[in-house]
Amino acid sequence: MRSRPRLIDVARDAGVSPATVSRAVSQPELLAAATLALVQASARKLGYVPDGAAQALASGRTMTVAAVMPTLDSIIFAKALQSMQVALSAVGYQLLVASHEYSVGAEAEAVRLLLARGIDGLILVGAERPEATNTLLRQANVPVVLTWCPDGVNASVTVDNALAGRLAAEHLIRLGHRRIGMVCGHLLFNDRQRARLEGVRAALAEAGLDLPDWRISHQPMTISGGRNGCSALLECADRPTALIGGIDLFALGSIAEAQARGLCVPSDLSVVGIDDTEMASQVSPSLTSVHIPTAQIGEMAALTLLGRIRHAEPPADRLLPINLIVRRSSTVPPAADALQRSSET
Amino acid sequence: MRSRPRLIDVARDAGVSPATVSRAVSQPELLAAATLALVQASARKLGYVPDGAAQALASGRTMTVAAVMPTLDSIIFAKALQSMQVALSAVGYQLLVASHEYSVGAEAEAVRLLLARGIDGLILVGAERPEATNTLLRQANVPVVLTWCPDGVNASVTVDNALAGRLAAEHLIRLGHRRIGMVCGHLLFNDRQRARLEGVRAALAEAGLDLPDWRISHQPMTISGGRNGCSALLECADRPTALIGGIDLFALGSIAEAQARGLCVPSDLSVVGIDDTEMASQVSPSLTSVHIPTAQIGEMAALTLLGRIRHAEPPADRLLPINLIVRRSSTVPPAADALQRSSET
DNA sequence: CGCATTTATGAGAGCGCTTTCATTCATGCT
DNA sequence: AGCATGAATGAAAGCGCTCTCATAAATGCG
Repeated sequence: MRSRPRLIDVARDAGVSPATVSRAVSQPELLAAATLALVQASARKLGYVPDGAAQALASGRTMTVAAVMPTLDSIIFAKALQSMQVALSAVGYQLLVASHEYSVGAEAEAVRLLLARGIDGLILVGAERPEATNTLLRQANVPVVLTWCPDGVNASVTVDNALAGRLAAEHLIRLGHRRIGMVCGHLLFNDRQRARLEGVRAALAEAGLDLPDWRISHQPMTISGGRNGCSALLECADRPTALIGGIDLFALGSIAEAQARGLCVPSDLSVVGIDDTEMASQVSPSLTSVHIPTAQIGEMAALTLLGRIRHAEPPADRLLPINLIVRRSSTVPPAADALQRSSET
Repeated sequence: MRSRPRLIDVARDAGVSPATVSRAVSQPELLAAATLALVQASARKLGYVPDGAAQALASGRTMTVAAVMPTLDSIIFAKALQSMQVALSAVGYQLLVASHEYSVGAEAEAVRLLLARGIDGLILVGAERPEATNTLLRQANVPVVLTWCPDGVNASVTVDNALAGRLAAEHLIRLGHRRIGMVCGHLLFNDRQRARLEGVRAALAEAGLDLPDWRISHQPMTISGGRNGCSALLECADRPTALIGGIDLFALGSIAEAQARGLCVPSDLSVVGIDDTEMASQVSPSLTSVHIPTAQIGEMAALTLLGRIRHAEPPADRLLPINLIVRRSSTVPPAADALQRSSET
């Protein structure tokens, strides 16, 4: 029993040169129809499968791109990954994944390994990274597409995270809330959360409100994080009448925590999320949230990257629209608070 | 400005042979300490990064494994993927991902592409696939690890899905429920759901109960699927007093739907899930669910695969334990039903 | 009908690394 | 001291494919 047949075996069988077989595989349009059919018949007969490593070495193309995400098991990134994968596999590209758990060093290391292994393009999340990593990327001369945040150098597919925060805050302000808290992810190596927080802060400032540190709770990005954050914010004096979750998970956790404490959402506490994941519309009360087109980010990132790889398109930034989806978790502040507020003024 | 330095450049710079540089990279223990240091210095100086494609071609090892999942954006598979990735990257392996959206053909195609691209090992979900795919796998002679369901041929890291269904059902039976419905994913190319359903059916049968088709609602695997399934089951005459979700998402959707209809969970309707995802413990009421060690499946699958790749370990099956986590969403059936039930008897 | 094109195929030199085999010393043993 | 061993390195033959260049055949045109 022989090992896997190689290109030359097919060539021999079909009575053509290796070059012809190679063309049959990668540029069939160059061959006469008859020759092509002949080669394909031999290939099928022998069960020929081209060797990817050899193709990669000889052609310089690996037909593989990589995505380095903070984590793979977040609904958001998983969804983006899924749409990337679909877009890529549709044109024969493979997707390599890595995660860094919000560690700058881990990201740099992942990028290094990926570049060594050989990739045709790279998708990263966020714009914040040490200059060393950027240098590495530049030297490797590999097309890069950034997602969620632009950096002005690489191509990017983003949303305006500050606007997301702003939309959430403005909605609450418009409803009459004046004490608004925020449950927010750690800001280290997370420019998305930082931008959202700044958007909230800016909107509040414009309304003459402020967002003191003690009304911001930084939490790990899980539902429990949301619960704990809500818990912390509700326990301080002068408790907020509304909460913004830096991600839906926080908002969902906050609703759960508020309910567990016997508070009614939204009448006792309004909650607004950012992301608009599937859960948002399904929980009770349904969650008001800023819709972020996550899947579209993934797909567009993949397509943009393919454009850069295959047609050498120059870097370009695409900003996807976002919008507030008002549901049941937000309403006017409690009457007691309205009174208290007016007496304060 | 030169292009990336190659191995031979380092050899020249260090005044050694290419073979020595190669050893410095892949088998440093073979070199004299002094030589190694010399080579490493040159490599660092020149910024040498080995070419993965060339390494792969020359050595036959790609340092890459692939995972083909039904979808990447399910919490379950995303979590498994995450733990695989961590386990793999710890030993320098890269993870390639593909998804097939529960299409047999798509899986076969993904496997074909992956094998062509060159991988050292493969992780698949479930045991059900056409013989053609298995043949392909056998010919490629690549180590395979199955997850969630064993097939008796390949190595596997699994849980007893039938037992999961059984645990859920027995819990409800023990509480006194006699009309138990199930929201279940499509069974086509999904042996996990099939096994869970069979487990439920078997447990009911042993209790002298049956599970007529009209008490099973097959739904797409989303929360809305859960809502719709619940909706369908509640609308038939002789409505069930308890529902089992083939995945937590269904159970979660069922709770939402029941609540939206003004039913109280668990007093009007008990709901049990399978998977025990993070949401289960956080929703209100918290969800009784059969815990499946998803992350562990991923990690063990990766480790098992590595064992097969690096130490040529023979296929082995590992069955991970599961257990029912009782929370607030399940209780005894409504009193009215108990009466009605006894009058029926 | 002859020449300039175009189209289809072949020849062959790599792509950058690994790895066997051979070679050279240094070492241990009797 | 003399020989068998083992350790450290080098030489060189690929790994399986791609792609440029050259050639041969087919086509178009005046």
